[in-house]
This record gives sequence, C-alpha cells and structure tokens, in this order.
Amino acid sequence: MHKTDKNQVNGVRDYGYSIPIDDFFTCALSVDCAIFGFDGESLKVLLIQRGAEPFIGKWALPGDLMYPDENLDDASSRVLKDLTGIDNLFIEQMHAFGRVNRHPTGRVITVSYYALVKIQDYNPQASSWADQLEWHDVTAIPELAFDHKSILENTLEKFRERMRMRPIGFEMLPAKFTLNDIQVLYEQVLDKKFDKGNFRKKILSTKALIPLEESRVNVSHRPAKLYKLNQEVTQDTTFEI
Amino acid sequence: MHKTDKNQVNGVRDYGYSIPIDDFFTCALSVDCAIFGFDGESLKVLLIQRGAEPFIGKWALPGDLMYPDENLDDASSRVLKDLTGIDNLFIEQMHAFGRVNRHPTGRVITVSYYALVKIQDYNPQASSWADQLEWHDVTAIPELAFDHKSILENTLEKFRERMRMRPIGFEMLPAKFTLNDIQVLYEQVLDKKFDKGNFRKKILSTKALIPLEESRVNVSHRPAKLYKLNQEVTQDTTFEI
DNA sequence: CCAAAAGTGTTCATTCTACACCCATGG
DNA sequence: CCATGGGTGTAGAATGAACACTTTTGG
Repeated sequence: MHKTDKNQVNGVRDYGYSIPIDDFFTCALSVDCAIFGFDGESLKVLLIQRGAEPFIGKWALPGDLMYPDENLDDASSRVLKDLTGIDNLFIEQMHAFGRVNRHPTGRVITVSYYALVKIQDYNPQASSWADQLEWHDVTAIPELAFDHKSILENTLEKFRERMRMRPIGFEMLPAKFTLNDIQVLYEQVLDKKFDKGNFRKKILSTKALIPLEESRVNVSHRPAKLYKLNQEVTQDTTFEI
Repeated sequence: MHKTDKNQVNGVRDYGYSIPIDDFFTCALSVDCAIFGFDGESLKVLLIQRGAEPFIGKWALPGDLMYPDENLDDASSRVLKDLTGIDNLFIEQMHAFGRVNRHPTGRVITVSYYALVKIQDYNPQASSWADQLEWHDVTAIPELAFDHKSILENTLEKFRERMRMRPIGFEMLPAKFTLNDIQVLYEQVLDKKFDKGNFRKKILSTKALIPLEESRVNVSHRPAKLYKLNQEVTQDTTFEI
C-alpha cells in the first residue's frame, strides 16, 4: 500500500514517508457523547436532531468538531456544557472510530464519550434548541446519522460493564435516593432482576452509601429511608453488582 | 473561546463556525502500540529507540502516523505487522490522547493500542531494525519520548484489569503450557501470589483449558501436564481471577 | 532414598441465594 | 383493617482461603 522503510516508525518528519508529510495533517477530530440519564423508568440517552447537512433531520449523538487549539477532552466537556448547561459532569472516554469513509464530508475521526446526568436537575434547554433535543429510551433508538448507531451500541455495552464494576450509577440519581431507587436503576440498566434483600445487603456492604435521617414522604406505605453517596468512593473504587 | 451557536452541534459544514472549516482539517492521527510479552520471568514491553528527531535516541512506544486513506485500526495492525512480522496479533484499542501540545511538530492525536505476543514465536527483526528494538521489563521503563510514559502507564493499568476479567493471558504463552506457567504469568502481571491448589481449581473451573496427552519432558521432578487454550473461549467470555 | 515440583483433598469461613416474615404508612 | 411497598432474618448451597498431604520424576 505505502512504501515503508525503517525511518518510518513513529516519526513526524519531512522525509521518510512516500507521501508528503503535509498530507498527513488533513484530518479533523470530533467528539460524540452518549449522555445517559435515568427517569425512574428506564435508561435514556439524549439525542439531537440534526439541523444541517449531511443527514439533516436525522437523529444523532450530540458532538462537535474539536477546535485546532483545544484539548480533546476539553472538546467533550464543552459539548456537554453547551448542551446541558452543567459543568463537571461525570464523563469518560470510550473509543476512537476512524474508518476512512465514516464521514461523508472529509476525514473525520471521532472519539466517543459517555456522560451521566441527573435527569431531574437537567435543564432541557440551556440554549434555544429545545425542540432539537430528546431523551430516547435505549431500547428504542431510531435510525442515527453517520455511524452513530454502532458508536452508541459500543458505548452502551461498555457502560453496562462499567456499571457493574464501579460505583457510577449514582451519578444518574438525585442527591438523595432510596435503596429501591438504586435497585430499579440497576435492574433497568443491566436488564436483570435482583432479590430485594440480597441487593440491599450487597449495596450496603460496599460502604458506598451514607444513610440520612430523612425518609421519602407522602407515600401510602412505609416511607423509605433516604441515602446519599459517600463522597469518599470514587470511580476508581472497585465494586461489583 | 470560540463563538458558538445552535448550528454548531456536530456539523461539518462550510458555515456556522467562527473559523474556516478548513482549519479543522489540520490534524494528524497516529497509533502507538504497547506490545506485551512474557518470557517466563516477568512482563515485558517492546520499545523502539527513535532514529530521528524529535526525541532522537529516546525510547518510545512503536507507532506511526495513520495514512490518509487508511482505517485507524488498520494503521495499528500495520505497525504490528511491520514490527513483528506477525499478522492477526491479539490487539485492542485503549485510549485517545489529544492534548494540544503533546507533539512538538504539529497537532497529532494518538490512539493507543495494546497487543499480546508469544515472545518465543516472535522474530526479533522481521526487518532490519534489530538494534533499535528491545524488550523492557515493565517495572523498569526508561524515560520515553513524547507523552509515551503516561500512555504506557494508562495502558498497563487497563491491561491488568483486562487480564483479570478476560481469558487473554494465554495469548502470551506458547500454544502448549502447564498450569504453573499460567500461575507464574498471572502472579507476575498482577503482582500477587496465588495458592497453587486454589489457582488450579479456579483456572480449570473456567473450562478455558483443554488438557493434552502430553507432559513437559526432561525435568528432574514429576513432569507437568500440558494444556492448550479452548478455542471456544473468546475475549468476550467472562472470567475472573 | 532424596529433592523438587506436580497434583489432590479436606476443613473452616465467608458469601450467595431463595424465601419467609415483620413493619409503617395512607386510605 | 387492608393494601402496599419498606425492611430484616435465616437456612442451605456454593465458593473461597489455608494448608496438609500424596505422586512422579531425575539424580
């Protein structure tokens, strides 16, 4: 395909390649974010409807081109901030997608991220795009622009594994929540039923939660105790559900 | 920083950005590979010594620029093939690194991969770089070019977690190996001692291994039975050590 | 017979699973 | 008092950890 020689390895130089070095500096980078939230019913992902070509009118993952003077990770934070109005969301990089023809306009390599938001705190339009944004149930994703469908599937799969291994699910719950809230969240995300008693014991044994002196009110049954996340557990803490 | 408007989201268009669209298409992509092997003693990573500026003479992860007409994943396969002479190595993408000034020559975003090789089968110089290539103990990594030190640390950490969760360690062992070979491998990679009896029971209970009718010969003690990997277990099989 | 590593078994503790049962509240 | 979900306890099974013991080879 291309002539190679021993000078080629990991060099960015003005010689040693069979094509001019400038030809390498012709790519754009983009970030695409799978923003997950939980409304108490099912796992949702925030999609935008594209307002311009290509793929005008199609649903897509929110994303943007990385600016030439912008760090990659800052680009993803910027997209999230612009979209949700929230700084410092929980966010993790997932995967780089770089098929030659994945973007019709040019050579664009995209890096996917997933973010977790408290859907209740989220202000549906920090800007003026209200009608262009919508939460979609992850079990009913419409056709998506570009290769976003496979990006989302890839991200979702890895996110589920992450949920089982790290105490990150709480990022999608309000600051105060009941044990049942967590159980429903895990059951929905992992598509799996848990035994109430056993689930409680397990989640409490992790010391990830701190019980509050409050209970949920105005329910026609015994009120559930509220908990908050123990701030000492980080996303590096091991865990297992 | 940059002017933004509602047309900006995920569009690659000739309008809507505060800078010309062409300015976005000025990045290069590279791949960097952490190639791990196990020599029976300790986990090793293959490093190259750079033969050109920048960082001439410095050790670095093997890598190269992605060609304009090359898929990202193909670039990593190419680097590995050029370096080891082996096709179809076990390889997984890890992380994209895109700090603005990570590369002195221009805006180069690099995507890291790790690969696992059977160090015994590996031909030290499929090409003519013999003296430029060396296996380094992962506990004694020299100073590295670019941000390769942090890339390697990031990759190593994730690789170790991967080792515990998926049956991938075998990729670094010869086709036939003993249970003790595996135990030593795991002990070295994870820096942890295992009880012989318990380790055997666990590894055999996974059904990942098929016993052979052969034993290791010419040892001055009871010869160990040889096993091979059960080809039905893939890297998607769950596992846990 | 001895040394050395292969390979097996047993015991006790811990954790998991399934399931039954009691508790607090609103109506 | 009932319905409803919150919350706890327990027995038996399964798994894990520690450690002792037997086996097979070369010398």
